[in-house]
Amino acid sequence: MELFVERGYVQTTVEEIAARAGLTERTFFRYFEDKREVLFSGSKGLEKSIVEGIASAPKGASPFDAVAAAFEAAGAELQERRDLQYVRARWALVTQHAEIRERELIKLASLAVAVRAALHARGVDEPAASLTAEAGIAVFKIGFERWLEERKPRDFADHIRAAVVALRGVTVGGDEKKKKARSEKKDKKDKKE
Amino acid sequence: MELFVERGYVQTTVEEIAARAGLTERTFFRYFEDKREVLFSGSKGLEKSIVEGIASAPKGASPFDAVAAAFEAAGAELQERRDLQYVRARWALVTQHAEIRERELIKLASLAVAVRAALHARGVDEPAASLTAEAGIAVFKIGFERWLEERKPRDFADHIRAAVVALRGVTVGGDEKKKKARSEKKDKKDKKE
DNA sequence: CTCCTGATGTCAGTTAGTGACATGAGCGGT
DNA sequence: ACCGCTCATGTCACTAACTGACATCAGGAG
Repeated sequence: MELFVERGYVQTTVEEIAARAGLTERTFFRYFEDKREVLFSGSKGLEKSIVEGIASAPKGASPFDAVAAAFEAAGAELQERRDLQYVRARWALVTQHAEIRERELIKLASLAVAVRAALHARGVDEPAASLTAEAGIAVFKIGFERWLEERKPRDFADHIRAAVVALRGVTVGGDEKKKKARSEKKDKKDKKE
Repeated sequence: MELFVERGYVQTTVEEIAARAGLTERTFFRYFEDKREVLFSGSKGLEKSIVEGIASAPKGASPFDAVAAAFEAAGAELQERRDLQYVRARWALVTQHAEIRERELIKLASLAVAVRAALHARGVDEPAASLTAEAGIAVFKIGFERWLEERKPRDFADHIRAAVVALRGVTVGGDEKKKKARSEKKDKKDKKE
């Protein structure tokens, strides 16, 4: 990350990274599949913590609530463990380089698969499991972005909860009850948070 | 695609692709940003058709309904224009090669951005626009996968509608009304489709 | 002390991707 | 008919990400 900040991602060669770490290029590639992967060392742990969060949600909780709760907890954990400056620097790389954004997206996709499996383990069937997983990821993504957008990011969990509420507002209003449901519901529910 | 099927994606070099097309490697890279991009020539058109679909949805429609309708239409269009065999071969590449899946994901992300913008143009504000876009993409992804899973894929739009219904089922049940809402609603609504 | 194993280094090779410059076909203007 | 311009393509040389094969070397078990 030092090198990426100093000289930019593209300008930094793997050889330089390896040298800075006191290794050879070859050894670097024994630890990381490719150059990008060096930015994703934590993703396995995050996934684990989220899966555990889902597994340990109360029996009565709806699948979606279980996932949302797990994301809240994981967000809080990340908040404690990682330096905000590092998170910001990393996020800048993700937004600026399509190459890295691709990797970020595939990590999220792999997270979605893990979440789906965790839901299957709770007895949720398809296609609800897949859709809950995808919806959960969407909430996480948007919650994360809005959290980082704050000048001095505060509670991650707040943003997750806000995104959950917004998503509920959005999907409400099916084929049958187009007219009624919209105006009243939105006003009342969103205030509470 | 001929070459990819014959010898596999990794084994096929850009030089070979160029030769088969009667070009040099250099010219290939003038038309495609990189090797993967050759598999995504249609994505711009798909995006356009979806954005137009959202713009032309009836005024009264909810944002989510507008997005869902646009995806239905775009799915139908794709169904007509593309050879099923090609779609399957392409999808096999996407699932088998992380490299290509990454690119697929970033195209979907770019689609999400376009959808979000189209919703802004309809007067939808944040975070509803972002969440509707993400939810729409999720529905599209899952609808597409389930459509392709059929031995003889039939109506794409059916799968989109089914995914929409499932997503509505999943996000239902907020903080206030945990107990009631679940069992009755699901049974009645899902039957209709 | 020795053998084995696992981590690291060395080296040579492939391929994706890029920049600089050459060529050549077609086209508009005179 | 000729000129000169432009745009697509080709040629060439170069960088940097990755990979496979083999060498080396340190530390631990016996």
